[in-house]
Amino acid sequence: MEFYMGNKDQIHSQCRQTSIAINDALDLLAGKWTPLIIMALLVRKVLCFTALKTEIEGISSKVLSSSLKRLEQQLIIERNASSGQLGKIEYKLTDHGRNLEKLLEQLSDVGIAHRIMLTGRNVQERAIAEFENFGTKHIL
Amino acid sequence: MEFYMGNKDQIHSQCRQTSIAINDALDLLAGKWTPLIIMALLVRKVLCFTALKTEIEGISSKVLSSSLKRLEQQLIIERNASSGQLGKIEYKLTDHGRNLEKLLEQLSDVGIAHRIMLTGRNVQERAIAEFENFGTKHIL
DNA sequence: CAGCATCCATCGAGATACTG
DNA sequence: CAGTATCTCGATGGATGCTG
Repeated sequence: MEFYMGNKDQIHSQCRQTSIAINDALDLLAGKWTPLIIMALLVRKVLCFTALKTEIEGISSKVLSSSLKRLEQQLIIERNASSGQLGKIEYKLTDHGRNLEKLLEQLSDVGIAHRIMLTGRNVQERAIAEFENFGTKHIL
Repeated sequence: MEFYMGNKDQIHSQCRQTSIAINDALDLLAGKWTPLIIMALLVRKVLCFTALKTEIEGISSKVLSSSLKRLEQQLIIERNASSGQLGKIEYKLTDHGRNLEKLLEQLSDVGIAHRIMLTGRNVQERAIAEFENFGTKHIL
């Protein structure tokens, strides 16, 4: 990796661009429900507001609404009035948004590897235990 | 990708494990300064507290301290009393921590791609503009 | 040197209720 | 249906000062 660009300056000067880029990327996935929203749209392709809210159990209208607004600004999703019913808004990923799939995959891989390393247990049993817990850090 | 595991259930049931894993991974990088700390240790290999604080301009003792504690718990870094001076603590990445390099690279790639797409401008000039701005969302 | 203690400001998110 | 409006709460991070 070429984080390293010299020897005299501080890290955040050397790696300025890398650092900014990383924060940009993390920003795309910021928000507790964002990865799940993206995953939902990766799987279902097109969903409208209520459908999304139903898919993603636990999310509030407010949070869903603002998350979608955010993702739209970032050009990750598209918002379109349904050609069918009036007053229905359809959401789907843009091409750019679909590019996040690889990133989500790698994040998933890292997360799995990390959990195995930390616990020794495998993910399946651990995930379920976690799910029963709820309410701590890892809500989903 | 095999997010998809059926058709009847909600996304967060279907993708439960994936979703948890992604949140685990994002958790590793959580905290405003965490990626930078990891990058600093990727580049410098071994650093003690004050050296880190100097490298990462702007971070406070409190935040650095708690970030390091967190990373240590997650087995991303190791904390060792310096063999040289007394009272000096050395920090370095574990093997596991070093594995995050690939993830950081991909995040960086995604961030760069995203910024190019959003702005049309290239990252270099944009990064600098951002840096001069400060204080908004993308601090570094 | 390597932190910890305190206080404070901000912000994301949950709960609840309401609307064009 | 697709949101908006409030209010509250907890976690994060900044500022400052102190210590073994």
